[in-house]
Amino acid sequence: MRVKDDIKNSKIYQATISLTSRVGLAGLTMANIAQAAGIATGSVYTYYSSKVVLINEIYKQTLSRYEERLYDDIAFDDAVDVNLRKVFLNYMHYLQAYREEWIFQDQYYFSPYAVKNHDMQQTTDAMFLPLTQILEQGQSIGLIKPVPTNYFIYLLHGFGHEVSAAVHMGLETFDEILIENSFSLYWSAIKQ
Amino acid sequence: MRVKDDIKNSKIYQATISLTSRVGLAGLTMANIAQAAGIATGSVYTYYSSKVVLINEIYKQTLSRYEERLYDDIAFDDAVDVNLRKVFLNYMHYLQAYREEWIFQDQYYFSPYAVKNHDMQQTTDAMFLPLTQILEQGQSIGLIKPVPTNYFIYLLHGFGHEVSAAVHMGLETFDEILIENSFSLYWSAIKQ
Amino acid sequence: MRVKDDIKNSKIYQATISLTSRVGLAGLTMANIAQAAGIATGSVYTYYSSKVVLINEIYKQTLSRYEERLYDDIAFDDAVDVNLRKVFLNYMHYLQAYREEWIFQDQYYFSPYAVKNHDMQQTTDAMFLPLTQILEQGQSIGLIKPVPTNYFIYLLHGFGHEVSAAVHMGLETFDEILIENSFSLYWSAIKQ
Amino acid sequence: MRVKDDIKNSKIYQATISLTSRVGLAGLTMANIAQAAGIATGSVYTYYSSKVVLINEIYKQTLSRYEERLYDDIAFDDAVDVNLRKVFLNYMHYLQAYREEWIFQDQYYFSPYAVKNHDMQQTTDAMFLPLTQILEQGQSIGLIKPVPTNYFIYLLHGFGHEVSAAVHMGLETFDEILIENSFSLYWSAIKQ
DNA sequence: TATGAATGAGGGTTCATTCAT
DNA sequence: CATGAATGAACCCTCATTCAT
Repeated sequence: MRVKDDIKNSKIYQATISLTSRVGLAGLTMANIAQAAGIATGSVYTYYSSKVVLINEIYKQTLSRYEERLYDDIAFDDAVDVNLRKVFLNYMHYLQAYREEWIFQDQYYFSPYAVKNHDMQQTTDAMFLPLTQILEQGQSIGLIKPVPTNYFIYLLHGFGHEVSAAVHMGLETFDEILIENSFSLYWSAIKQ
Repeated sequence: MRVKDDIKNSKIYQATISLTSRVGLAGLTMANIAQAAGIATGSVYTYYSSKVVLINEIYKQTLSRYEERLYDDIAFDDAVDVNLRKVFLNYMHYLQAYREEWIFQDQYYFSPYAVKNHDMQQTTDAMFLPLTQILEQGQSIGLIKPVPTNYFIYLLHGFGHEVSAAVHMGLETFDEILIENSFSLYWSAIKQ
Repeated sequence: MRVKDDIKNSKIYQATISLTSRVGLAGLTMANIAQAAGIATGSVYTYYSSKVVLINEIYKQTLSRYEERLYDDIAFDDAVDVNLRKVFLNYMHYLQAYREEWIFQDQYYFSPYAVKNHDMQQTTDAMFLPLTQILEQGQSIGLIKPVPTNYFIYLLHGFGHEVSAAVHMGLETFDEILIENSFSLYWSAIKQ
Repeated sequence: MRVKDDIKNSKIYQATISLTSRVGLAGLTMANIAQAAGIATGSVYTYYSSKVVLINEIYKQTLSRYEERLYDDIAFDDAVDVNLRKVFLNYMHYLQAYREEWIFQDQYYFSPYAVKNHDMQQTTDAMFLPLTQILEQGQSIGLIKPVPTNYFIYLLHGFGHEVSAAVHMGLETFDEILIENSFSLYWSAIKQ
């Protein structure tokens, strides 16, 4: 039973994320989700007790996947520039592969479903702690500009999203060159 | 006879933008809008024939205000670095003052209301043409890196949004220092 | 002022009748009526205090016109068969010229606006009294079948409506032949 | 799972017909229908996707029942006068038993819901084809007047409705005598 | 008096949720 | 446990009526 359940749960997740990326939370209905997941409307309630719960659970799941990806293959005793490049690449790849997740998060953030509590903020902070540590390490050896590390995170985030959006709008092609050009600009911005 | 009222129209605009920034398009109802605008539900239909029309009209209005602001006080025969700084500052100020507009646009983009046609893309392209020209001018005099100007626009956009978001989350204070630090990083990224 | 008022009143009457014949009472709105009458919505209320009053007033007006027409040019001391033919012709011409009135009456009768009181029934009875007298006169001289005169009225009514409807549907042409054929059948039915 | 219910469908049909006969299409609401059918408002939409669809579907259903009844128990190789009497009786009984259906049809015809297309006309034509054939057969053997058969149909229709209306208004009693008197007049009209 | 914008109750419809099968 | 019909609150929208101009 467990395996079967997990498969359905996963289908609901995918259906929700995918639908939201196409029609926003404003166009999301339980019937839609069920249909896209290939199950009956009522069955969704076996997995999530309500729409609010469903959306919040799925939001949390997206956060988990996010963190997992961001620090993939990072060895914290590697050189700062190596790690930064890796995090940047990880982020770009995450945005490319999980764009729907990002759209979902974005839609969620300003929706009536969002639980605007401190937990969430703390989760986000925690998520960027490793990156902050890498950046501070870079500052301590004079490799990176001595401005608050937050700026570098804003830059990473914002730039990444925009490039990713451009790719998904068909304005750019997601390839080696794109990533190298992007990282090159990023590095120009933060390096001492 | 009572005359159709620009003030009421403006209140509907404000109410829509403001509500969307708080509860997203998913939480937006005609009754909400009317109440926030201080008029009767039915009166909204004197100004906009349906919810779809209302949302699309208001979306267009936000685009107009956006463009207007972006090139405020720009003299195109000024020096490239002067103009770039001005555009950057304009953008930061726009995001600060019109954050709700930006949230509305963001919510709109992935909603069932979005008209995904070429007109919209063309409008956006046209909006960035002046900035592109400034950047190309900078490249022609060897002041700016010879990479496609799109990258610089992604950087401006993304960075701006993230900094602005941080301000509105209370993580940063919107002041001279913030803007100078931000522009400084931006300039490091794009300058030759 | 009186003349002007009467003109507007008449326009409201025509608009109401005409609209009802096209879209039924279910499709009738005060705004429609006003527009078709070439006046402002609010102005209708100068002449009729509410929609219910308007519809009932206009219903009564249709009844008056009806009676007026039915006995047009009848001399009650003429021969029975002459008078019957005249009433028949009058009725056919009334239905032809005032078909919209008839549709209005028909729609009214089963609508929530209908005042189902005895007054109406009495009015209708009174309307047919002269015809009944003609028919009874015919029976007394052995010209007409000795069945209750009601039957002859049902026959006149029903047949007339159907022929008229056929004309308006384009199935028949309203001319001498049609009327003669029709009356001929009617006369076959009632004559001794 | 609960299964779509023919009984509920039938209740919706009855509720719609019955309500329309009392308050017209102008007084018909989906909430009314649901209440009269003993189900929830939303449930009506499980069976009919909109009010327009509901009204049109039910209109078609009334036509089917109509035809079915009109030729009940007719053997087309019986004598013309026998068949004519039967059709007449069938029609009178139909009008008596299904008066609400007739009112519904009447209200429908001039409503904004009516689909005024050729299909409808063709359906009606087809419905009267058998009767026309009986009448023509009667003409060919010199039993019936050589006037276009349409007239006899107008007469049947119109007379029937008026007599039926009189019954329902309490002016006549629906019994053997009424029917015999009526048919007798009808036969006088059409016989050679 | 004439106008048509303003009002808000009420209608058509959707959809989260429940529940019989 | 899965299904999808049933429910009814809440949505979008209409329209009779009012009222400022």
